[in-house]
Amino acid sequence: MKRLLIADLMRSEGERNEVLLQGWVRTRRDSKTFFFLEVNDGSCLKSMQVVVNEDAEGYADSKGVTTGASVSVKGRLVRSQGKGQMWEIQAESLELVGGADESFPLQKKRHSNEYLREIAHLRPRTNLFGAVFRIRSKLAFAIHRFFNDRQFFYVHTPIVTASDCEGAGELFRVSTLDPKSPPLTEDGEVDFKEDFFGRAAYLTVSGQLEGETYATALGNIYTFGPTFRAENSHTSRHASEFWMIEPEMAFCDLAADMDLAEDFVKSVIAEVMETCAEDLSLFFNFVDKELKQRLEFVLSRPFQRVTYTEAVEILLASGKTFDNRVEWGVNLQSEHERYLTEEHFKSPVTVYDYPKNLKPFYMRANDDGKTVAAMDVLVPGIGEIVGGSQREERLELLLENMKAHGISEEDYWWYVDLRRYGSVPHAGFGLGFERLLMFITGVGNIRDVIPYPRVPGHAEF
RNA sequence: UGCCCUGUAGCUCAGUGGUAGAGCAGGUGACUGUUAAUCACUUGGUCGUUGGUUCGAAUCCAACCGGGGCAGCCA
Repeated sequence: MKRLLIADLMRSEGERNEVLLQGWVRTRRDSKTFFFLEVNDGSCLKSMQVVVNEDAEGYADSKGVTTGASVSVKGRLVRSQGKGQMWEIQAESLELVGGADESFPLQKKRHSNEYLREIAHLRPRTNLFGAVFRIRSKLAFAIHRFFNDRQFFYVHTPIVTASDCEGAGELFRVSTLDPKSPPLTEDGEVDFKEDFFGRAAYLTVSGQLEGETYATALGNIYTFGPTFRAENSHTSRHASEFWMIEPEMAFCDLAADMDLAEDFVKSVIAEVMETCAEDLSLFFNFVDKELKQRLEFVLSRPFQRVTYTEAVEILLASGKTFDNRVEWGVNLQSEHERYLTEEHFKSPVTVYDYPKNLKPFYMRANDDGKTVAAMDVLVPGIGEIVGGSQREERLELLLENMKAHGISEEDYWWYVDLRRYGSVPHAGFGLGFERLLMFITGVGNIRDVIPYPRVPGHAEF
């Protein structure tokens, strides 16, 4: 008999015999001569009610069938006599596969997310985390579909890298040197020439620079993989290991880049709303009452687009007093971003043309001499979700910028080469996968949308 | 890295200077097509740790260790 999934059984059109259900017991309700089991197999939010009568095989030894145990049930799928579910399984036989004693930590009640983080290996067995991680999977798939449909190629940029994509944050070093007695140079410094890769190596903070090399060959590409930042950040929106999506397009300017970012965000949200309707309903009902409305609103309206200069003017004209002073030439702070998305526009906002001095060396200089062709997409509740730019494709200007930022030309010779041979205008952006998932689910902490989150001081499991 | 909050039963929390509590979970029993089942009974605690103040500390103070939030850095 082949195992059937609850997701499929729930869509049955009629009763059926010879059903094999295998999963984990969520709860058990006993009567004198029979009992009910709520069995979840992870295939969907819903659990299947199983009715075990005293004549079912295995009824006598069913004492160990308790919350958390795994079971294998053979029986018939029948219309339920009770309210609350259309289908249930009338067990013909029940087998305890793996028991769970009274120390099983998940109870038939709500647990705090903080507690569940301590048992991250068991939390996917809860409704909330099961839903988060099914949606995470569907969202990843939607992202690949989005790019594939538009003829972007998926490029696997390296995880171990020697370049640091200046401006993207602190790096984790990758080394096999003995920390107790590393080889030293004549100056007494650690000699990384002796290290595994013959040079200093790090975990990537961005695949962008390598992505540009493939965009200027294959046309439109994207990367989608893990990135690592050794920043000592303690917020609900930062993790040391997270996944990032980075499209890069040749023959593309900032306007088209912003169009793509908006199209991307809307398309994948729309797909998830369609394919994960049941799981999303849990977030709509129990996590954030305004979530549904917010997502529908995002889909139905164009993102607001303002230049950095206009954004500053809006903030100055708001009459609000901010903790951080608003002034042209300084970064927009969280409170400013929040005002723009949550109060002024009440929708996602794309801010572009940022002051040159705030941004890294690779962004393209605008003609005004003061700004660069950079853009950020800000969303209510989360802040920055996308950061992108048109890249500087003019050799002289790029070299000038590198000098100004103290970046050595020798280290980036290959990156500069793109401007020497067949240089083209090109643009791209980076989007935090987890932040998008937070926005879609309304989950407020990045540690609850990554299976095993890594943040400063924590790498359990 | 800075600022703030917090730590009491397996979980969620009350107790704010005078002999440790509730709900849920767990256990036992009853009962019923139940569904966060219900009803009765019941087990369960070095009050994060160490030190201090006090006749007396879960309660006040300090340090340390956990957990959380906000800000900066960014995605």
